[in-house]
Amino acid sequence: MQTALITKATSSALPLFALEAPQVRRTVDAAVPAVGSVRSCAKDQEIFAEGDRAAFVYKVLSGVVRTSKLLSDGRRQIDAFHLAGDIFGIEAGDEYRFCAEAVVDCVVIAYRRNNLGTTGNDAQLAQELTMGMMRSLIRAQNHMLLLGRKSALEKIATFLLDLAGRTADGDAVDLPMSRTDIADHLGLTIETVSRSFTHLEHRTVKRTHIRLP
Amino acid sequence: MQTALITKATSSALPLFALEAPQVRRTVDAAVPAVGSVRSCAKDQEIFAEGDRAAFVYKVLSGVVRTSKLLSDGRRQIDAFHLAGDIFGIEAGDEYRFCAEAVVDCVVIAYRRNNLGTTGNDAQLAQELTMGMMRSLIRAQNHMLLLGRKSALEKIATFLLDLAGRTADGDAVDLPMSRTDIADHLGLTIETVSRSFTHLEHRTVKRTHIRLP
DNA sequence: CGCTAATTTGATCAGACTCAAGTGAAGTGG
DNA sequence: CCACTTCACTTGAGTCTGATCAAATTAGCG
Repeated sequence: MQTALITKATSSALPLFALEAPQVRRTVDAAVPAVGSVRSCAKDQEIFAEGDRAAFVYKVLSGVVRTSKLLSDGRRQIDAFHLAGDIFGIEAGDEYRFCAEAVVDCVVIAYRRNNLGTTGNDAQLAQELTMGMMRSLIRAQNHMLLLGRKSALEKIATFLLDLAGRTADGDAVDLPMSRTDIADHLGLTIETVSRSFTHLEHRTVKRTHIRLP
Repeated sequence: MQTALITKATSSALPLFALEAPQVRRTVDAAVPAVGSVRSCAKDQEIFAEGDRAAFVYKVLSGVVRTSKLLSDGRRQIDAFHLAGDIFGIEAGDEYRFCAEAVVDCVVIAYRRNNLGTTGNDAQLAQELTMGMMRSLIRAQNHMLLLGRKSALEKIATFLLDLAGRTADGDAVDLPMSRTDIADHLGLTIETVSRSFTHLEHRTVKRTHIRLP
């Protein structure tokens, strides 16, 4: 597993959602909610597939999960990596529009979609769901800017910074996912990802800032 | 204003959101809600800027609105075009992370963010907000696949099909936005957009299907 | 230790970008 | 009503970033 040394420039603390919402992050908090069922997944195991009946919403307890879409000819776009505390699998329809797989061994908690929002008790969970959705949206929107308008080097740099901001691991970020995963997340090829990394190592990043708007 | 002839292959009816939600689309329905204030915008007029205090959430009544992000060096990414019925300006924090401008003369309705969700009355609006957020998310996720993994031609084709699906105008889609806007939405340059259009006219589309997964 | 898979590195290619010029439509003003 | 400007778009030529193809290196793993 590779680690990249960079100094975190942007720590984007997530703002509160308009409609109230107390917020707990990174700390997968104490009381594991009632309705959820915990599930362990081996590395590369599929959690759900595109088109599956969307019966559950998931939260990552530990590990990393990727959600991705496929084009019929095999091209893949990983829309996000989900770390501990992140929610994924939120759907409007009754099918998942994504496939979800474990990037590394991980533990997730599955919430049945039926008893959400209504059951008073887990109004908090519904709340959390809305928050999760909002976060996903913000992520996606920033990612569109990256995909549409940034160079390979900028993509890699942004990716590293973002990851650094999400995992508070001192000043070393480790990359649990493969080059292929990174490539498919950033809209590049593995070769370009690899070259960008070496390029960054050599030049730009000599324990330097990577300034990004 | 140019119009492109294509046959709609995919009409993606939007599915219901998990937590109930009655759904009205395209018909900006009868009773214009109480709390909102209607506002007219001339073509290219700014509705709000990136960084502005996010006091309102908007719904398009007529016309088209674009929301975009800028990189410090001027590169722009238009994250979405919003048509009649669409909601935009939903924020978690207290600032807009986008700039919103009128693509053509349009009329929008602004809802003050304070009195949302709480006031019982507009619980329906809060509902609609969640729906709007979900739709934006779905859009964004599909758009990431486009930006990250599709060729110029595929991007244009997908864009046309999507627009065709959203505006039920027979089999002719018109493009109210400039080439620059389209380019900045699809992660291309205006020249490539232009070339792709002529390319499509000549070849692929002879009142044909554009098949896309 | 030998095998396989992942990553890096190299060489070439191509799709999209850049720069530049040409076309056309919409106004403007004489 | 017609020159003249302007602005959006199209088209062309050359360049460059990132993709593709291929080989070498490294890392895991039984």
